Amino acid sequence: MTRPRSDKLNTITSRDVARAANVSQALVSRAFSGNGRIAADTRERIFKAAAEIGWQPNALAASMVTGDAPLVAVITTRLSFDWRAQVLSHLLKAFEERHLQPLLFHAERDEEVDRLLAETISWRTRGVVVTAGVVQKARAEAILSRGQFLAALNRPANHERAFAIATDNRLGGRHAATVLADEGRQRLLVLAGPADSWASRSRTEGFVAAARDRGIEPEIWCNDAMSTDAGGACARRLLELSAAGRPDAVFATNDALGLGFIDGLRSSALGIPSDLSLVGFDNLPASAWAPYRLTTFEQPLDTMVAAVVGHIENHRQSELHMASPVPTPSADGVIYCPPQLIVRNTTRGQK
Amino acid sequence: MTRPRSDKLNTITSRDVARAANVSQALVSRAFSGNGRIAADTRERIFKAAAEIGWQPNALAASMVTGDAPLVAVITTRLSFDWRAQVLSHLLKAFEERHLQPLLFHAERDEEVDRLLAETISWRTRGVVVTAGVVQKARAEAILSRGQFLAALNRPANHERAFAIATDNRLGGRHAATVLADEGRQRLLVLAGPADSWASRSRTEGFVAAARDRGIEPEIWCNDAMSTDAGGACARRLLELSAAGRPDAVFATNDALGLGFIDGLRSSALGIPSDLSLVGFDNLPASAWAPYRLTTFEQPLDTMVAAVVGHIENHRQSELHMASPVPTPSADGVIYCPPQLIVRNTTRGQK
DNA sequence: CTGAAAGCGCTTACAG
DNA sequence: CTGAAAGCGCTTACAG
Repeated sequence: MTRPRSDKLNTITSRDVARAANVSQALVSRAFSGNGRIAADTRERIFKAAAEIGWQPNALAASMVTGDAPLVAVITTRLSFDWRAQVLSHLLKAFEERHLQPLLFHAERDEEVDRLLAETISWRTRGVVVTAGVVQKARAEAILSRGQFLAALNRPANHERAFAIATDNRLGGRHAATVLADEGRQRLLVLAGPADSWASRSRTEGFVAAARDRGIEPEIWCNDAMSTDAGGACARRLLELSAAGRPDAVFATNDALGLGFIDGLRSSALGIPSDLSLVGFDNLPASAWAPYRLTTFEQPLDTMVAAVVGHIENHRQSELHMASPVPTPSADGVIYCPPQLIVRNTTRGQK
Repeated sequence: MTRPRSDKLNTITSRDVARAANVSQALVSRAFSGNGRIAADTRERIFKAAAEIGWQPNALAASMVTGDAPLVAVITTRLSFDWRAQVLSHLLKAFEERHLQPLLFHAERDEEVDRLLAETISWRTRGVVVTAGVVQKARAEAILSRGQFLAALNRPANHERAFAIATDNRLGGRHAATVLADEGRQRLLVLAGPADSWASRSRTEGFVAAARDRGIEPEIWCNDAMSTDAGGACARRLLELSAAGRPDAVFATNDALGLGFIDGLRSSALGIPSDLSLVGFDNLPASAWAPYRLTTFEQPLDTMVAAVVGHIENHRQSELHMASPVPTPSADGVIYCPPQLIVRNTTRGQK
C-alpha cells in the first residue's frame, strides 16, 4: 500500500547496503551508529558497500526512533551590517564544533518572532536559541514543557526555567557615564533606540543612573532605528542647537548610531573629542577604522555563546540522567556578562 | 519492546489528540495536512483539542512517510562584516517566504566545504545552496544523483545538472577598467584576493582584458585575505613606490580592500581621486559613508536569490511531474547577472 | 557476533 | 466523511 514518494527518487536505504554487504539491515545500523557489538571486518565490509552505493544513514529516520535529533532552532533577524551577523557567526561555529545542526528561523520583523517560536515546535529540536525579538511567557512555557531548552541571547527569557544570558548593558551604560563625567563633561546626551529595544533601554538606564549619581541629568534622544542614518540625523539635530545648550558628551547606545553621528559632524566645526566626547557600544569592525576610532564597548560574545552551548549540553545531560549544575543568574533570571571598554580616540581617556 | 526515548519527555502524539477529540488518529493527520475529506466541524474539534494539548504535527515523522522534508541545506562561512552576511540574510528571507526551512552548515574555512556537503546528505533535504568554497564534481554528482538540487551562489557548480548563478564579475572588472581608462588613467593597479578566490580572479581577468584592449597592462597585487587590513597594507606598499612608478588608478576587487586602502592613504599626501582613482566591488554599507564614498559595483543580490529560489521550486515541480523550463546559463554552466556601477567620489566620473 | 522483529509518529491508499 | 492498516527508514532490546 502507500506509494507516496516520487518514484524517480528511488531512495536507497540501509537495506540496500545490507544486501550488498551480505548482512542483516540491523548490522548496517550498528556499523554506522557505533552502538552494539559488531566484528571489525564485517564493519569494514559494510562501510565499503555503503561507500560504493553512496549511502549514509537517514538522520530524519534515526531521529524518529531515538526520539532525539541533534537539531537546534535559531531565531534571527536581518543580518545586514549588524551586530547580529557576528552573533550568528559565532553561534554557528560553536554548533558546528558540537555537531549540532542549526535550523534557522528568520524574522523579518520582531513581531514575527512569536510565530516562529511556535513553528519551531514542529521540528522537535533539542530547543531554541532566540537572538531576536521578545520571548512571551506562555510561549516559553510551551517550549519548556515539552522538555526542550529555551536560551535567550541578549534578552530576557521571561521564564524561570529558561536560560538567558546577556551583556551587562546597564553596567556598560554606567561605565560610559563614568568615563564621560571623569573627563569633566557636564552636558550629557544619550542616543537611544526605540522604546522596545531592551539593550538600548538598559544601556540608557545605566547611563542615566550613573550620571545622576554625579548630579547630572542627561538628555535622551530616541530613534526609531539604531542605524547610521539615525546617527546622522542626531548629529544634524545637535548642530541646530545653540552652542551654549549643546551637549559636550554623547553616549550612542550602539556603534551604528555612533558612526553615523561622527559622519554627521564632519562638515561642522565641532571636533571630537575636543568639543565633544563620544562613546559607542558593540565595537563593530568599522569602529576601529581610521576615520572613526570610536571608544566603545565590546560585548563578551565568546563568553555568551559558550554559555549557551554549555546550557544546551547540560540540558541534554539532565534529560539523560537528571544531573548537572547551572550558572547562577541574577534576580531577573538573566546571567549578565560585563562588556569591555575599548578606549580609542573619541574620548580624552589616558590612552 | 524498544523503549529508547527518554521517558521524561512523555511525547504527545496525534494519537493523544485523536483520543481527546474522539476521532481516529488518521483524521487528526487529515485535519492538519488538509489532504483528504474531513467534515468542517470535526476539523474544528480536532484543532481545539490539539491547541489544548499543545500538539502540532511532527515534521520529522511526516517527512519520513512523504519522503520529502521542506528542508534546504545552506553552506556558509564566517559572516563577520562581510558580503556573505547580506547573502545569507536575503536567502533566509526568501526561504521564510516560501516556507522552506534552512538547515545551516557553517564552514570555518573553505576546505571544510566538501565535508559539509557530504554531511548534508544525512538530512535528506530538497537540496543544497552553496555560498562558500568550491563544489567538487564528484560531490555534485553524489548530490544530484539522489534527486536533490544543487545551487551554487557566486561560484561555479562544476556540474551540468547543477544550478549556478553569479554576478558577472568579468563584466564588472571590464567595466571598472573602462571607467578608469576613460578618465585618462594610465598606470592601473589591481588589488586582488588569493588565487583560489573565483570572484576576485574573474574580476581581475575582466579588468586586465579590458585594460589590454586599451593598450594598458595593469599591475596585480595578490592578497591572502580580502580584508580592510590587507587593503591598508597595499596602501603602504604603494606609498613606498617612487612617484613616477606609482599607479594612478586602483581597482580593489572588493570593497573591504578598497576601504582599507583609502584609510591607508589618509596620512599621505596622495588624494583620491585627484592623484589616484579607486573603484571597489560589493557596495558595502560602509562604502557609502562620508569618509569613503567609494565608487563600486553593487551585486544583483535580489535577482540571484530569486533565481535560486526559482530553481528550487522548479526542481520540485519537475520532481513531481517532470516539467518546467530552466533559465539559460552561459557556456560554463553559470548564469551571469550584471553588477551595477555606483558612481561616488573616488572616481572623477561625471557625477 | 548476528538476525528477526517491534516500534518511532506520522500519511495515505483502501474500504466502508 | 471516517477508520483500520500498511509502511516510511531507521534503532534497539531480545534471542540466538
